[in-house]
Amino acid sequence: MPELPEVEVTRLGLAPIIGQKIESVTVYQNQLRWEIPPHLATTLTGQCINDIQRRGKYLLLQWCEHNYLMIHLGMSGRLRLYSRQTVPPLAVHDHVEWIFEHVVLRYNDPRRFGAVLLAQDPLALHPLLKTLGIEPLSDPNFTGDWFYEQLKRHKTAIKTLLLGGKIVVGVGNIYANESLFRTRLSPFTPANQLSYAACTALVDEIKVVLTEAIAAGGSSLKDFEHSNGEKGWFQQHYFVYGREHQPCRICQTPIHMAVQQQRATFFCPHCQTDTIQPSLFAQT
DNA sequence: CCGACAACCTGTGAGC
DNA sequence: TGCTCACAGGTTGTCG
Repeated sequence: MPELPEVEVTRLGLAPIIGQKIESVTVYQNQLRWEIPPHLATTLTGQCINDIQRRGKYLLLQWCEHNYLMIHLGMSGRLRLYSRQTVPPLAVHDHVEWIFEHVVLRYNDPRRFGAVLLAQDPLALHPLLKTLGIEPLSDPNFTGDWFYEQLKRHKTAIKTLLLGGKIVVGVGNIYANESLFRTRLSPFTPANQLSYAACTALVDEIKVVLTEAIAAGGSSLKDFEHSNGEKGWFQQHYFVYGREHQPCRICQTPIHMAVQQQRATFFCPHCQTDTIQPSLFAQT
């Protein structure tokens, strides 16, 4: 379920547990990306969740001062919240369950690429967090100026760099494809060849795409539907993602698909070239 | 340090 | 109907 918007929507949805005491914790499957700490249940039982933060795609549930329950959804993880009066039977791939005073929280993850760990302050020094790039929506330093300076040091294709998360976090495969299309940038352009103008435009589009997706409820899920059964933002607003062979919504040219770093890249060969929008690229 | 690649694991859909 | 294969939202670790 995992690009930044989905994680942020999950974070917002967990608000009901803030202030509630954890009555019990059960781990049904401890083999996730990393083994769940054996003392997770005894450590958390009786504690109260004070706050829920997000760093990149990591959720940080603060209990006690300076202590956190760190959750990553990986490729297929989900957190579901139930009223204690209406808890359904345990489902396949429900790996962890937290029973609060009034609600029950379950972590479900078919592919088990996610993680449930414990962390302490200072979070910035945590091994999994210290290498993360800048926050695209909340860090005021994420500007065209800053981005341009960062990209100068890398000759990797811009799409690969976006996905890497070392420069900017939260931009997964879907939103990397979409933000590059909206900026009319080829995903294959070496990062250090992006002009200042292109960097500024890309920063703006990343912010817009992520913000729109959060507002739409974080719908980059194949199975996402609104409660009324209508298809979500996923199907209706994607310009390129998953649209190989279908006409570009701007110029009708069939969308192409290629593979970069073992990930599918979708692009319009007409709109996303440096010959169409030369002003967006550096002279060299 | 940078960049390319394999790996982790299960479900789903396409093709035969 | 049932089998096999390719592919899927992410990130780390290893190697050159």
